Amino acid sequence: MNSDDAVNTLVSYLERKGLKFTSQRRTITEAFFDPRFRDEHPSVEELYARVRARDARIGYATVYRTLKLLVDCHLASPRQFGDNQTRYEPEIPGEHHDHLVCLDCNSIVEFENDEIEALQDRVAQELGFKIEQHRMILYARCRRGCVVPGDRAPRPAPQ
Amino acid sequence: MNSDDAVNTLVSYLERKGLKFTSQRRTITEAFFDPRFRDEHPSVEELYARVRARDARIGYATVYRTLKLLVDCHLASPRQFGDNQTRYEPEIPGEHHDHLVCLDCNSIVEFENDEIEALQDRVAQELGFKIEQHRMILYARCRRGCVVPGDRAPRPAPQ
DNA sequence: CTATATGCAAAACGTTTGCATCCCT
DNA sequence: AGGGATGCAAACGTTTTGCATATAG
Repeated sequence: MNSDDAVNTLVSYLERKGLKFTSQRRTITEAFFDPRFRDEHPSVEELYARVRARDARIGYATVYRTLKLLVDCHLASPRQFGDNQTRYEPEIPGEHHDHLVCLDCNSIVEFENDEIEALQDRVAQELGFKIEQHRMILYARCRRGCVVPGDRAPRPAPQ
Repeated sequence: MNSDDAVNTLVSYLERKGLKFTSQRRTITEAFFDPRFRDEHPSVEELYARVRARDARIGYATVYRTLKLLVDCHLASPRQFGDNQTRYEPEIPGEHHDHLVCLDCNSIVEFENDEIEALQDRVAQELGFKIEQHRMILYARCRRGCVVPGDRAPRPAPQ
């Protein structure tokens, strides 16, 4: 999803709710969907740094408040990858994937597997439940060197 | 795992590390493995309440510090179920399971599924990784009434 | 115009830490 | 006796909130 589409989605959500579209909300949304950072899962701090590079007058609280709006209109999802930071994932409405976190370089690979999802449904059904959603994170190491060679530091074992 | 076994595990860990076994550490460990709360995943606050019922002189910080020891000797694991609270799970060394969280009554059902785990390994392998561990949480609702009828309140959608 | 949004600083929240004192070993 | 453990309160990092001001609709 590019940032124009994201801004449009936000605008129509705001209209529907009787809320206002401001330059700050535009800037923050564009920073969040910046193609230069595609496939990243920024923390609030990281996003704030991007935002400040575009407009240094925007406050931290506004980033928090706007991120909450983005979550409400399904443009963002909060994630806990076990490094004691809430990270936000840019969403493409209708798509779903899970995550593999490299314990060596901290990179995050997204994947999808229908067989696993079918089994999840079956397990839940056998327990008498119907799944609404799920979270699956695989913590792993790459076989030889990292697939996504990281400039990032290795991370402690999760949780 | 009963609380005596847990205390023994802690004692030998402490000896190995040259640390001391105290009445507080015993009390907290026994409260954590209290059979009356089997299958629960207490937050620090909830565990602290159990501890206070046994010995009102024990401080909050000691519960945190002891919980860290229990994690170090694999008697406890921190978990994030999406309700903005770190919860701790009593562990049986060598066992593994995943969790299903009921969105209606907030109860947590544990399950294990080897087929899913095999698929997880395969997915990771195809991406060039080798799994060290994983986390999977299913968020679901029971078909008709809750399997574990809860005295607990419903919870907001996770994350 | 009016309701909502902003920026700032203060408050809130869960967790950790410094320190004087206590107590296992 | 001495190093580790405790309880308290203060510090901490993250997130939320109150309020005066600014601004979209």
